[in-house]
Amino acid sequence: MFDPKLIRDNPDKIRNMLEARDVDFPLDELIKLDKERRELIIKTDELRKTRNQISIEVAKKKKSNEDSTSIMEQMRSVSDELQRLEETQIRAEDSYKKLSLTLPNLIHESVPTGKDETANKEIKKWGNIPTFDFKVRDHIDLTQSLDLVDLERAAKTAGARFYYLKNQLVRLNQSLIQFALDFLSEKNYTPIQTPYMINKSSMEGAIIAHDFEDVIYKVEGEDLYLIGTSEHAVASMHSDEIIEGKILPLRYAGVSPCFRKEAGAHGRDQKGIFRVHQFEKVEQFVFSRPEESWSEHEKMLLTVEEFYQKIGLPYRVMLLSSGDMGKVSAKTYDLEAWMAGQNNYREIISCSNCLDFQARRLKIRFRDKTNEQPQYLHTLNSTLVATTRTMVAILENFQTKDGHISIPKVLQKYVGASTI
RNA sequence: GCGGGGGUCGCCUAGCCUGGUAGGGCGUGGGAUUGCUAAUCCCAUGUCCGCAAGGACCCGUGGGUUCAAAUCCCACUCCCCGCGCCA
Repeated sequence: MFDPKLIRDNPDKIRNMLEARDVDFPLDELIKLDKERRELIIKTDELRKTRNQISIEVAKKKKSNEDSTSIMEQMRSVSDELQRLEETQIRAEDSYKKLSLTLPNLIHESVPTGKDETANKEIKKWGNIPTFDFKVRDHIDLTQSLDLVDLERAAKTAGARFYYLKNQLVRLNQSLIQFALDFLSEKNYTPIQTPYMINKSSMEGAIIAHDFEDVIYKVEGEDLYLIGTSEHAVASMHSDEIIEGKILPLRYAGVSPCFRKEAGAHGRDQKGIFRVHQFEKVEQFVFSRPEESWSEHEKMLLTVEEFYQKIGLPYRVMLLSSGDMGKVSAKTYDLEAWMAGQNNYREIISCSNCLDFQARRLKIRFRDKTNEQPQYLHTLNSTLVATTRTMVAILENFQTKDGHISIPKVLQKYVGASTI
């Protein structure tokens, strides 16, 4: 969501963004609605002014026992008219708000313009791609032969894209969470385990409403939605708050399961645990001062890199193009880990600066002095570890000739074993 | 789930019974005055419209009654206390 003034004064800025994102949006209609809405505000305000004035008169006359029937008659007609006008004004306000909530975020100048992922830019690369003197297997194969995942029975009980984790993979999953929490705690992040369901207004604050359908599960008969990531719950956590400036940046390590419909992903990554409806994730979420958000963004990426260097997973960092980026983000880095079984880099991390986009929707502001005008802060989010995908990378890259997995050194103490 | 109490402009609080411009304190900022690590006083301190002057809105949310609602009525919601149920 934007400051209405920005849309009014710089429509070209918005227009350029829409073009870069390749999004169809009735901007002229929004501008028209804004004008209507403001005109109606002026009219109703004036009417309220007269009503307030008359009301004072009535009170005076009543006090001095004067006759007030005629003035009350006047008041009645003003009130009637006001009620009619208010209705149209509220309707205008609603349609403006509804439409403006579907407008995507602005784009940072460093973001490459392009329709899709082909325009993404590789920023850096780390690690050596492992070589094997035996036939490399993919994670599906490995998890079957080592009895680590049961997909067939999950399909029976829940459906496609669900899984039962088994044996040491359960431990590896927990170990990644634990390691990630330890890692972020050392960097003074506040660990936070969120509600797994949040209400509609919170969800709308974090993401754009019509993106719900393909991504978010709704709980039937309740005003509740399963979170797609702890980001949704952490972002809305401070909604309607004015935060003391001195405690910024606020860095949270969100832990939660994530639930995703994955509608529209038919045929892609059909098997295995790479693309699933449910997984655990440790997330970095930062509330920052506007002037610090870009440096925070870089810092978050470096934190992610350090984490994967410790595990020892080769990766590359991609800067997403305008068309490939999420609608609430102004700039996104993806970290793609090498996956030996697929002979390719695959996305495991997404690191975004949302500027004041979510903060405006959720009314999250800050100020340094209590008499200062509060201003919107910036929100940033980045995966640290989404367990299933990182496990796929570990399984495939750390496989051994005898068909087992050697566990990365930093994780061994958590798993309690050196091989699976 | 039942019964009781509560939600007021950053924080605390008055006002609600008996409808008529939401008052005070704290904190913070600015100013005034005064010889002293301070006190006292004044102003400012939510949102929206407006270039401004100014105005409107704001008492958990949404309805209703009324010329007029923080105040009366209804519904919902959240918090606190007690009881019940429960991993």
